Amino acid sequence: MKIGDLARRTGLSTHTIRYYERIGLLPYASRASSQQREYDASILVWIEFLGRLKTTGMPIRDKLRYARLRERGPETQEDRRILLEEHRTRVRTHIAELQACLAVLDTKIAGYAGSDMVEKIDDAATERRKRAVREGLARPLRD
Amino acid sequence: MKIGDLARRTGLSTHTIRYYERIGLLPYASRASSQQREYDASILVWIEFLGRLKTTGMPIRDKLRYARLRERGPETQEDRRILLEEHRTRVRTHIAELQACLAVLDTKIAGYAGSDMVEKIDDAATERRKRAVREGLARPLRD
DNA sequence: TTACAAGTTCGAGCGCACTCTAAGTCAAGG
DNA sequence: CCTTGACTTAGAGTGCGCTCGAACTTGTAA
Repeated sequence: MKIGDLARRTGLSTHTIRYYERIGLLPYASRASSQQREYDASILVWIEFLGRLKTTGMPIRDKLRYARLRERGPETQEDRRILLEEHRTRVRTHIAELQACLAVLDTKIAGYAGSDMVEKIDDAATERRKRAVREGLARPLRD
Repeated sequence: MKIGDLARRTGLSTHTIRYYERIGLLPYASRASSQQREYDASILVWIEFLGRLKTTGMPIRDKLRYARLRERGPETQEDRRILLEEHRTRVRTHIAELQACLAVLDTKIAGYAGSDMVEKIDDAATERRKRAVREGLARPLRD
């Protein structure tokens, strides 16, 4: 498989694939004939997993740590497990936060539906700013 | 309340507060005496809400759209509701993705605990890269 | 009243994760 | 052979969301 095929299959751009190789997230691909990278299907599994880590917000720095451990082979299993468990904890925490925010969002939206107090509270500050604009203290908002 | 107090109460830096005002996320604060910004407690509600939007991944561009509607007062309620509902949908989708990834993570971690096939699949590509490094085709990973 | 902490503006700089450009090489179909 | 499109490298550029620095003014407690 050449880089273009891999790009099509993974949804990454060829630029991104080369970038990932450069920084060490992807293993150095064998250059089959001439200079061109040749991939076998096993890389898809790793890229998919990288995608999961990305979706869950792991920074490249940490993915790199994981990738380096993976490079070093089976004796790093324990370290990798720990890394993943720490990440899992952060993801769980983040999901909980999101759910809390979602609840607030629901309340807010419900407030808009029934047009109640929420509006009045919200617009108090707005009125102060409008006054400032009238008085030339504030510029109208740009774009 | 002065900017430093507000910073302490919200966890934002004074730099960030001024930045938010500059781009229009925060209303232009009245300069009580001289040049210095004076805030009243109502701003805390807005900043907290901005924090929720941030936590849920809303880009500044969209927070700005919301803020501009808010500026324009009560007649924009409907637009604001729509904006928030769209955002809510995206957040829900994102939570679902995270949960799916979490399941994969769990499987992976379980695999490390029991050291099974997972390892062997994972390390196949690693071996290819090691070979490349030995042959001087790839640099060892930096940092 | 003097010291110094906290405020001001403007603009530059930073970290992240790509994304793109330029200038060139290579491979496969007609 | 020739064209065309995919590939190569090194390095510069982008967009986001802050973050910081410089140079200066203002507020407050001893």
